[in-house]
Amino acid sequence: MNFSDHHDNNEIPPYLEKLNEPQREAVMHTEGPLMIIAGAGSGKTRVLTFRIAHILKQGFDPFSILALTFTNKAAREMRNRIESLVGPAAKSLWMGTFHSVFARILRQEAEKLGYPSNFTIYDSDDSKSLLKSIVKEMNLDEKVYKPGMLLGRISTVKNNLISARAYSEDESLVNEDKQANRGKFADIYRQYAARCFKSGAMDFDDILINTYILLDRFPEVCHRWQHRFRFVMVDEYQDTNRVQYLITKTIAAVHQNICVVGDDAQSIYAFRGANIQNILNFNRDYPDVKTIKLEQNYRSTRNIVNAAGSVIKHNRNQLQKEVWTSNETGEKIKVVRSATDSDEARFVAQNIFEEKNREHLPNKAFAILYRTNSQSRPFEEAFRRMGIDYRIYGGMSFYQRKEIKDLLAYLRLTVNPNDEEALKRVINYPTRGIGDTTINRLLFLAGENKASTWEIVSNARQYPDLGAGAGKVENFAMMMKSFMAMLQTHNAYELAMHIAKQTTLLKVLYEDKTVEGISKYENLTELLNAIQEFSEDDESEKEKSLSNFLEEVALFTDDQKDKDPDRDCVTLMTIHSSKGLEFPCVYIVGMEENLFPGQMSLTSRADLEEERRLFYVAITRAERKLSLCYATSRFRYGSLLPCEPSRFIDEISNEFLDMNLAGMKKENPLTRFYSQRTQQPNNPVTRAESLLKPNPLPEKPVPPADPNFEAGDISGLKEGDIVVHQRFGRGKVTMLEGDGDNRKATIFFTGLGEKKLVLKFAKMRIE
DNA sequence: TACTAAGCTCTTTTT
DNA sequence: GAGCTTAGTA
Repeated sequence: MNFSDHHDNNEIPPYLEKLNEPQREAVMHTEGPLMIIAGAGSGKTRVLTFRIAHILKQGFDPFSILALTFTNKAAREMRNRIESLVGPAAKSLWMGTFHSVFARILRQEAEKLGYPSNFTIYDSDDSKSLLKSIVKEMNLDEKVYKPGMLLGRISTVKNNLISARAYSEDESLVNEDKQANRGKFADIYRQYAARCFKSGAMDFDDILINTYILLDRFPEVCHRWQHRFRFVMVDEYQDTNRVQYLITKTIAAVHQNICVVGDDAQSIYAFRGANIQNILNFNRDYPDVKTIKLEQNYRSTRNIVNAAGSVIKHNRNQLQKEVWTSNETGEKIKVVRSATDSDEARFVAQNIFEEKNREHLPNKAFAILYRTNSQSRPFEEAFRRMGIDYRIYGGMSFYQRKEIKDLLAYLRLTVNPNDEEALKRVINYPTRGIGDTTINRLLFLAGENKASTWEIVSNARQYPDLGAGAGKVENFAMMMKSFMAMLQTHNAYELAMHIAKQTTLLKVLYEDKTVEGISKYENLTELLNAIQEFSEDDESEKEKSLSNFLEEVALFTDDQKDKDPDRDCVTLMTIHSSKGLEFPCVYIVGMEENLFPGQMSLTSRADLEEERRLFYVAITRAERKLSLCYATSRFRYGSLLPCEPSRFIDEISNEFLDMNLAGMKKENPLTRFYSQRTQQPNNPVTRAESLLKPNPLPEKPVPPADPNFEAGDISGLKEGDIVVHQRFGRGKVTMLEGDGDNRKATIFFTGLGEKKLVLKFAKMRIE
């Protein structure tokens, strides 16, 4: 090892002069455990990248540094920034998401655990589909054992390192399941684990737990990795779960050079097992830990920083810290009310258009953040109409599309014939006369003979039970075998192209001239191009096998295979995926009770606190301008539902908001805005609405609320009633269905131009 | 076995 | 509203 560059600790190297005191301290503290509590916008990524560069400058080998992140986006960004600091050495760093780094390790060691080295990675769709067939095979009630719920629970259990066997032997867990009316869960879990293993497949959680098992059971392997990684760094440490915590602890056990960076106030992944205690209790594992707090925010105006602080202080469970900024005070936060979700979208598009012109800003200065992916739709429409370029992150990713998954399934099956989910997907697609009956027989035979389904398929002739189906199955098997033979002789692209043609996948879509068909054909071509790029990429040091491509795809849900990363467009994304990003102007939309905070999150205080941290994350994305938008009614469940403003708006201290609300907090928020509008014609709420021309909803005097008719209650309605709705005016009830929570009223509103609406809740009175 | 129409359920966030 | 499952028909 080369220490020639090594300098005295008291001397500050010139390249670190740009950092502030605590940042520099964090960068230079490279020996021994270190915890960096980094408030939002405090230059966390900067510290991490400089720290890695600093270690490299001291002469350490890039291979000795392990840097773990949660998202591909974060990993990519960090790699780019390090590359600009230290050059090509950045390529050799072990840096990536937990899943991608550990999958890479597992590829080398999988056989020790009984997996093939070309193991498949099951994404959650594969996992759910497998669970579904297990439930079916076990003849259980599919309403009780829903795949999503099962996978969620399996994931939680796995992340706490409880194996299927340990689970069924744990009486308290099994009893708990009985109480909760899912007594068969242990059996399903067992079956699920066995089937994954038999298919040579790991799900997302297996990648983590198998890494842990590998390190735990094979001391010589553990020893090797422990010594290899002299420096371990974990970004977003507040989001680690138990296995991730154990793995990093194990790997860092020899050198003890572990550096974790996080912000408990930004922990937003508890729903998938993140354990905030990992960061809260870090000093228990490392009593001699050095703790550094980065509290100065460089990103946002003082108003935004303080508003965020006023929100997060409602949470009880957190580390003490005081985020501050020396930036200018800046504008107050706007609160914008719209009539419907589409009005909200039109307002935002219009507002962006105006701000752009007034302040000469590019499109990419703007971001729209929402709670759920489904909220993006009205914005797409509004931006298209305004001619503003936009880009939606997340949602249905390219690799989740049906046509893409179909071809990928063929590729997966070629690489790993035991991959049962892939087999089930393609055995009769395109249709080749192998129907449900035959498939079920195949699966049954596989279970009976303790063989993989592929073994049955490839020897179909030997099973008379298959009857007439045998010939068709045999043809399919022969085709697959011909693909497998090509693995040795052809590169990934040639093979994929051959498969796409041979299976007629490409041809079927080419002949489909519907809009969807054309787009599917284009998608498939794009996938083929991506494979071609992958197999011809000289830059990458990675092995260019098909198997590697499939792994990349499985772990790269992040999408954005950006053809043009510099495109100037407005960003639309969920708050979750906005973590780590920043924008001059941010619109947080859908600020409504039951949407944000969502109804699912309101069962416990912990959930509400996580939701509040999410709001904190959203606010702190904004550099200069922040608007909080909500609608008074919104399309959901296929009908228009009235909405109330989110409690989170009320949790921001008034002094940071651009509206005169002094002394009005206790009022019903709806009444508040109606009365405000008449009194103050220039308040931001009214301004927002005046921009929306034409406003589809007629301005009408608001009838006084009937004290006998509670908001959200339509129980008193009868068919034929004439009602006056707070927003939609007069209407006639034409149909009533269901009881209790399922009660629905269909009402014709004359005020909406004879429009029919199905309402589940309504604020209105009977005339 | 394959296709179509009607019915049902689900709506959080990501590797 | 969308996506998926079931029932019914060719």
